[in-house]
Parts: sequence; C-alpha cells; structure tokens
Amino acid sequence: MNMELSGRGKPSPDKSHRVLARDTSNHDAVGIGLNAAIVAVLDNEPVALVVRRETDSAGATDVLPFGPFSPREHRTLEGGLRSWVRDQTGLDLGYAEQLYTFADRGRHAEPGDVAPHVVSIGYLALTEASADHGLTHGIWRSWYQYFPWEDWRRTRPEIIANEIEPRLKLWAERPSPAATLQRPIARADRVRMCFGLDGAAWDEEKVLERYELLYEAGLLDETLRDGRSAAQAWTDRPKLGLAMQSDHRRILATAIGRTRAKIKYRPVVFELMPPEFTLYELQKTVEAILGPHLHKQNFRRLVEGAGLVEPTGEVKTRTGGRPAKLFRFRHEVLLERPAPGVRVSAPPSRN
Amino acid sequence: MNMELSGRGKPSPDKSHRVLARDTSNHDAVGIGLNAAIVAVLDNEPVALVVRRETDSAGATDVLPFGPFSPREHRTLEGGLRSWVRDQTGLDLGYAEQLYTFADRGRHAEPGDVAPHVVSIGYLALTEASADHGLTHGIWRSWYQYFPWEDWRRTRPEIIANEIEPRLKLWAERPSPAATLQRPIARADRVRMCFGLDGAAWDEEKVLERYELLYEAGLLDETLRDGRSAAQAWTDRPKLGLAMQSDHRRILATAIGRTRAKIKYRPVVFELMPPEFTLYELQKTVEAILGPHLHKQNFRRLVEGAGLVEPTGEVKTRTGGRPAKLFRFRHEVLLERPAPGVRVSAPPSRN
DNA sequence: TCATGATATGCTCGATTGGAGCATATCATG
DNA sequence: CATGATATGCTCCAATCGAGCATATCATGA
Repeated sequence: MNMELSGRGKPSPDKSHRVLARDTSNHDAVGIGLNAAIVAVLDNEPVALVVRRETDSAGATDVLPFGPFSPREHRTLEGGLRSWVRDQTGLDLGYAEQLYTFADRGRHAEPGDVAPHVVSIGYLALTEASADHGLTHGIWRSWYQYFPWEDWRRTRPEIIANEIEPRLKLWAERPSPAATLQRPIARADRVRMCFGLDGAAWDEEKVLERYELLYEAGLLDETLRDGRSAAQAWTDRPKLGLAMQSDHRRILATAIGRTRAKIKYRPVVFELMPPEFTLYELQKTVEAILGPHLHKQNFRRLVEGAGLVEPTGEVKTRTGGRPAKLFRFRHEVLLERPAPGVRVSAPPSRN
Repeated sequence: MNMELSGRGKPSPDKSHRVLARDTSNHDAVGIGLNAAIVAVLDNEPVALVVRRETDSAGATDVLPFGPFSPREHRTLEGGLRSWVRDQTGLDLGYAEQLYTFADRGRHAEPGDVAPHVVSIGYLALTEASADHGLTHGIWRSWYQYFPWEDWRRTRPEIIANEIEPRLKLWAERPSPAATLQRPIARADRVRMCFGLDGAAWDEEKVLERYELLYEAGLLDETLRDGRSAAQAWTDRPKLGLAMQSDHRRILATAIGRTRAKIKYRPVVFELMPPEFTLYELQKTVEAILGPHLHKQNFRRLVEGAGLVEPTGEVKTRTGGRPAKLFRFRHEVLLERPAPGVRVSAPPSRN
C-alpha cells in the first residue's frame, strides 16, 4: 500500500524550500527544573513531602524537592530527580513517573508575557510514609492544606459554597479579555463543570483544572505573586489553601489528579502500603486518595476478585474487632491482566 | 489538624543544612526540542504527518515536524510547537496535547552514557486529513509503515510470528547485563505481556512498551544507529518498519498509544472527523485507530446512547446501500458527562 | 425492470457486572 | 459476659454489554 499522500491545496514550493533550509538545530539555552511531588498516606491522611524554604521577603513557603537537570551529572531525567530528592530529603525514591512539562508559569498567559527561561518537569512519586526509606529532612503535609476544596471525605467542603462558588460566579459574568475566541467553553460552563455546580457531577480527577480555574480567576496567592491583573480585581480575596513557591502547587495539583485517576486502572495503591496489610487498611488508603467512602463488601469483592491481593495466612489482631486477615500484593497480576487497578466506580455525587 | 510530621530516622542536621545552602537555581543550559506527532485518518488508514529530510549519509528519513523552543519567540511550549508546524507544513493545528518529555535517547541507557543536551518534548495533535487546514508540505504516511506489528485490523500481523517472536525469545534467554536488579519484571515476562504471547492478551495501548522492548533487544535500525551493543549481537536483524530520525519514532509510538487509550474515554475521535459524518464512517475511524472490528449495532447504541452525536436531519446517499443518516458531534456532552468517549470494550483476542 | 447485494436500523435475549443491603462470625474491651 | 466493632459471606436487583436475528432502504447491474 502506498500512503504517500502529499498535502492538498495551495502548494507553495518557495515556502517549503525556505522551511527546509531553516536550521532547526539552533537551540536556545533553557534551564530545566526537575520537581518531585512525593505522595504518601499517613494515618489515613494523604500527604506530600515538602521542604520549608525562606523567601526573599523574609517569610517561608513550602517547596517540592527540586533541582536543575544537569546533563553532565545525570544520565536521565528521572535519575537527576532521584538524585535531587536524595540530596534534599534523604529519601530513596521508589515508584516515580513523569507528569508534565510546564513552561508557562501562569497557564493562560497574558499578552506581553515572555516565557521563562526555566522549564519545569513535574514527577509523581509514590511511597510508604510509615517506612523509613532514609528520610532525614522534609515535612509530610496533608494535600488538603493546599487544596481544601478537594477534601470531600466527610462532606462537601464548606469553602466551596462559602468562598469559591460566589466569587467564581462573579468572575464568570465578567467579560473575559479577548480570549473568548480561543476558549470554546464559556467561563460559566467551566466553573460549573470543574466544581460540580448546578447539578453537574463532581469529578475528583479534575484537580488541575480546578486549580487553574482559580488561578485564572485571580483567587490564589500565586496569581497575585505573579503580578496578574486578575488578582488585583478582588478587594476581598480569601485565603484558599497554602501557596507554594514557583509553580509547585500546580505540579502538586497535577500529581493529585494523576494519582486519583491512576489508582483506578493500575495497581499503584500498593506503592503506598506496607508489604502486608488488611483489606480495611487498603480501603482506607484508597478512600484517603479518592475521597468518598466506598462500599466495604463490594470493595473486598472487587479487590479479591481481581486477584490483586493474596492472603499471607496471618492475621492482624488488636484491630478493635475480629482480627483481620493480612494480605499482600499479588505481583503476578501484572503478568495476567492488561490494566489491573482498584476499579471503583464513580462515587455517588453528594452535592 | 496538624500534619507537620517530620521524617523519621537518622536525623542529620548537617546534611540538611548543606542541602539548603546548595544553590538549586544554577541551571545548566539545555536545548529543548518540540516535536509534533500529527495524527489523522485518511481512507480508513491511520496516518501521521511526516517530512522527508536528508540525512548526513546521503539518504533520507522521515521526521516529525519539529523545532527548538525559543523563550524569546514563543510564549508557551504549545505556541512554539504550533509555530514550527505552521512553518514546516503550513498546517494550522487544532487539537494538541503534550505527551512526554524525553531526555534519554535510548530509554534504557547503557553504562557510560551521557544524557544529550537536547531534550525532546513530544506532542500529539489530531486533525482531519481530508480537510484543508493550510497544509502545503509534508506527507501523510500510514502508522503501520513504522509499526507493522501494530496492524491487527485484518488479522494478527505475520511479522510477529515470523520475525519478532523468535528473536525476542532468544533475547529473553540471554543474560541481561547487570540491569536485573533495577528491572523487577523478567525479560521473558515483558516479551510475553507486550506482544501477547503464550496466551497473554494483546493490549493495543502498549505501543510504546513494544517499541522500547524492540529497541532494547537491538532489533530496530535506531538501536544500531545509536551505536548500542544490543544491535550488534544480531547477524540477521530483520527490517522492522521504517526508522525515523532521532527519537521521533518513539514519540510517534507514544502518540499512537495515547490516541488509542484516549479515544475510549474522551471524545477525541471527532477531531479526526469532518463536521458531519455517518455512524458507519465514525465506526471505521475508530476501528482504524483501535484495530479489531467492533459490533456495529452495539457501537451505534453506545454512541447514540451516550449522547455523543445528534442527527443533522440530512442523509448521505451514494453509500452503496440504504442512505445513512448524517450526524454531528454533540458538543454539549462535554458539559454533561465527566468522561465521555467511545467506550469500546476489550476487543476479542484473536491470537 | 427487477433481482441482488450492501448498508442502515430496530429489537431481543442472555450473561456479566455493579450497587446495595442483610446476616453472621469473631474478637477486644469494659 | 454483654457490648461494640470489625471481618466475612451471601443474595437480590438493576444496568450494562456482547451477540444475534430481522427488516428497511437504496444503488447497481443483469
């Protein structure tokens, strides 16, 4: 079969010649930052590993472990990341995956912006917080201190109804500056979909979308810090979670969203668990990540039925009730099913 | 709740002090390459847009449209990508998403490797091939010329049984050099899972894993070109698809895998379709991407039931049979369901 | 003109899955 | 020894999904 179909319409050999002659190997020098969102679950609380760091203005913010990629020292990007994390926290990373590469600090750049000469590559790492993997420095801090609106474990977080919803509705009514054409979905619809308003369902995976919407609306400390006009429009801007240095909160948002999505179709929960655990502990860990409570019996049926775990034969006593069987991850599933994971269904919307 | 739990075990303030003092803002200069895997479906054939380019050795290979990211000219990474694509092909990109950032040419770097000073950011773009979006330069070439082993539309591609399977089995039995500890899954199991051998199911999404396995086994032209030892071990290395310049074939593999995965949970097929289409055409497009044939009636029920499309009221005649109703994409689904897509189930394995 | 083939479209049936609840077993605690 | 908490097994029902049958409608060519 010959599929050499050239482009149709207006052939312009001049243009294409010029193009081929143009040198595409002349690279601008750009710095690359490697950033690690290290996630764990500690006492049923989802946490990230952060480092306190002084700011210019005599305060302190949280940063993710990070450092520049140096091709002379690091053979691979991930190797460089692991090296920085080891240096800054003592932790030896286990599971790690690349998340995204950000070059535009404020995602929706304003006219006149220049791209920074530093590009951030974000990574997600999962680890067991209660195990000592060499950790000497750093703080495990709850996700929800940075993203209080994501905490649906008990009920719908009040900050949405009290602070976020009214302001986003105001923002949606303001005319958007020129960007209307590029952005096919209207502001009001984005707000509705992101935060599950007016009957729309809450999608726990849209963590990044929500963060970026709040950023764009000028409601985050980072918006103000970046000197964007949207932030100055508010006279009563509330405190929506802890800010982080540079674009680290955005990277963490990406990490949370990815973790929530991936836990459903890949057996990554077990990276957060000790080698042996009870099904109840497993469920609590999943719930710490995903939010709402799951149906216990169905969860057990699901997990056992999928062959994700196998009993060790031992039991864990002092559990406050009947001793629970201990299980371990069945590594063999990786060789059996194409996409094993805790396939929990969409949680009942509790708006 | 106070989640300030510091790391346990061996606290070593000296070390952490040294760390905080170390300057993390001192970036090495690295070049960033932007690469576009532009995907379309032309006459039921999945294609990618490539440009022919002379090589040093008086030959020619295919390259994806690409160019360096220049923070002075480009406000965003995606903006830079669009600009390069427009320059090199005339095409005005529609849908585009970031795929992955590669810094290690051969993924599984060998001892003594140094990372290149150019990092590639791969993008996936979807477009309608039959529409003229300004395309003046470039060639639409079938995916399967680069990845013949991915073409399961008719039957299991013979190249697997004839060329790939026997050699990978040989390779799996060779002792792997030192890397055994880092790589928990044995070679034989990787081969089995990637290519669906010995009863394992074929997973059409594992395009990148298969490419990297073949690369690692030294079976691709790229392996030889990169001067890796694995390639020299073969005396009868077969020709497994067309090679591409630099790491472009790897980026294309990533793009194919992502397209196949994403089409199932996001309405991205419609980026490949004209504004109006028949359900049969839609099905053929999905099948071009995913491979095996779908059950027609169920496909229609699925697509219509999910509210993905709406009839235009018109019919398309000259279809060789009863005229087909024309449909269009219902953009409103994006505002209704959290993750709409052509939720086709796992195709029957036809090993 | 009319038979043929190809596609479009509607419907049904049965197996599987998934959500939800009931009931019971087993143990720590007071 | 009663109580409370957890573990565990089982059932029921609704929704979904794979698969097939049957029929409608048109282009094409004998």
